[in-house]
Amino acid sequence: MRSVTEENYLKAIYRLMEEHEGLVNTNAIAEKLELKPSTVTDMLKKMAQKNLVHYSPYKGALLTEEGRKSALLIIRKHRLWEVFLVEKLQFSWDEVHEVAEELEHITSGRLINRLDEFLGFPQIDPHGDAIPAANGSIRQAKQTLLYEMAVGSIVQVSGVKNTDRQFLQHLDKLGISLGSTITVDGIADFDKSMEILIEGAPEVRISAEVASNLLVQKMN
Amino acid sequence: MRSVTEENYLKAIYRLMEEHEGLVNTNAIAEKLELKPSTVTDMLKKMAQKNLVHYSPYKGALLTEEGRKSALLIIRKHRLWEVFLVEKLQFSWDEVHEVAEELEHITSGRLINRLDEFLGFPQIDPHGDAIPAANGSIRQAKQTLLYEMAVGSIVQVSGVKNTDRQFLQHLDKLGISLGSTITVDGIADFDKSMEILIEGAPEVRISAEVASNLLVQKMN
DNA sequence: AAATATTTTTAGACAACTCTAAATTAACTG
DNA sequence: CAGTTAATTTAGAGTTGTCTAAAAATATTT
Repeated sequence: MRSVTEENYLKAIYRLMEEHEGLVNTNAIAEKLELKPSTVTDMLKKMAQKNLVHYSPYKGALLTEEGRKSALLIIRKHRLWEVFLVEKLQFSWDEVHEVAEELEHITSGRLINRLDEFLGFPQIDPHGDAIPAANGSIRQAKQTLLYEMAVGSIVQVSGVKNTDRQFLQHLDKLGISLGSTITVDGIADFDKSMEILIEGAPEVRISAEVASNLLVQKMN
Repeated sequence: MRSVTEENYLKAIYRLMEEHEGLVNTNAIAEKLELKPSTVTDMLKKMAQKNLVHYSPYKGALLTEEGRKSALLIIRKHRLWEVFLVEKLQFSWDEVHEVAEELEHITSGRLINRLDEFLGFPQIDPHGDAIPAANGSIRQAKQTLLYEMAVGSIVQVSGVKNTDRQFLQHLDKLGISLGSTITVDGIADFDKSMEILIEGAPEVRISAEVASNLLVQKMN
C-alpha cells in the first residue's frame, strides 16, 4: 500500500515530467511539494528501491512504468472527485482543488469506479483536464494558449493552465468558463493585452497574464 | 488539526463509553484499535494534554466535552458517507464500513454539510444508527435486542449491533433488512433460538447469536 | 581552466506513532 | 490479608517523514 506521502511525490513527478521533457530535478520536486531538497533526496532513494522511480544521484528522477500507473490513478481519482464536487455538491471550480487533494488518497478501487459510473463517465474535470481511464490511458487533446492566437481567431475555452483560486475567480468575474466561445478582436502591441468578445457579451480586455493561462481550441 | 490516529482514538473511546458506563480502560481501547496497551497509554497522555480526554493513570479515560464533539463529528461523517455509498453508489450494507473508515477523515466541513444536503438530510445510516447533526446533537431512539422479546411480539428491525460483513450477509440471506417487520412465533428452551416470521415469508429459525445482535422497536 | 555559484547529497537530529520487555499498580483468591 | 494474577505504565527502541548544517558534485563565468 502506498503512503499518502508517496502518492504526492508520484503526482508531483508526473506533473513535472509533463511540463518539461527529460529528468525531473530534486529542487523542482521540493518546490512543488514545499519540502526541502534534502528531504526529497531521501524519499527518491526509497522510492527507487520500491521501483516507483528511476533515480540517478545528482542527475534527477523519472517515473517507472509502475510509478506512472500509480500517478495516473491518483490523478484519475482527483479529477473524478472534482467532477463530483462541482456537479453533485454545487462547489464552484475554484473551491474543489483542496478537497480533492484529500479525497484522491482514498484507496478503494471499487469506490472510484462506481463514482465514475455515477457521474456518467465524464471525460474532463471542471478545469478541462482529461480524466485518465481505469486502465490508465489518457487522451490528451492538443490545446493552445489563448495568448498564441492571432486577431480574428475564434476559439473555445478548453482548460486552464493555472488552477489557483484567485485566477479562477477572476475568470468568473470576466464571464469566462469552460466551453465559452471567444473571438479575439484586438491585441495591444504595448502589453499584449487582448480585446475579446465572449459569446455576444460586451467586449472586454484581458491581460497577457490571463491569456497565457487559458487553454483553447480553434473552432472550424 | 487532529491526526487520523487521534480521530480513531476519539471514535473508539466514544464507542466504548456508549457500551458501558464509567471509565474506559486502556486494554479495551487497545483491543478496539488493534494496538498494544502501552501504545494506548502513551497516546492517552498526549490526548490529555490536548484536552481531548480526562485521563487518570491506572484508572482509565473519558472524553472531554471537546473530545466528545470531535468524536461525534467523525461519526457524523462516517455515517453520511455510508448513506452516500449505499444510496448513490449502490454499495451493499456489508461493504460500506471499510470505505467509510477512510472517508470519515476528510477534513472539509463544507464538504460534509453539502453531502448531508445532497443526501436529503438522512436521519439514520444503512445499519440503523442515528446520524449526529452538524451541531453535534444526536437523537438516540431507544432500541431493544430481538433476543429480549417474548413470544408473540411484533417488532420492526431498527438497527444492528454488529456490523461485520459476515453477520450482515447472513441477515441478507435470511431476508432481514432495516425496517423488516418480525413476529416472534417461538423460542426454544434449549438454545434460545427463535422461530420468526418476516413479513409473510415462510417461517425461519434464527440463532440466539443472531437475535442478540438485532436491534428492534416494538410495534403498537 | 580556475574560480565562483548553484544544485544535490550526506550526516545527524527530531516528532509522531508504534513495538517489546520489564516494572509497577490494582484486583482477586484462598 | 498475603500471595497471585491481571491490568497498566515505564523504559528503550524502530520506522516514516521531516528538518538544518555541512560536504560534495555539477554548472557557470570570467
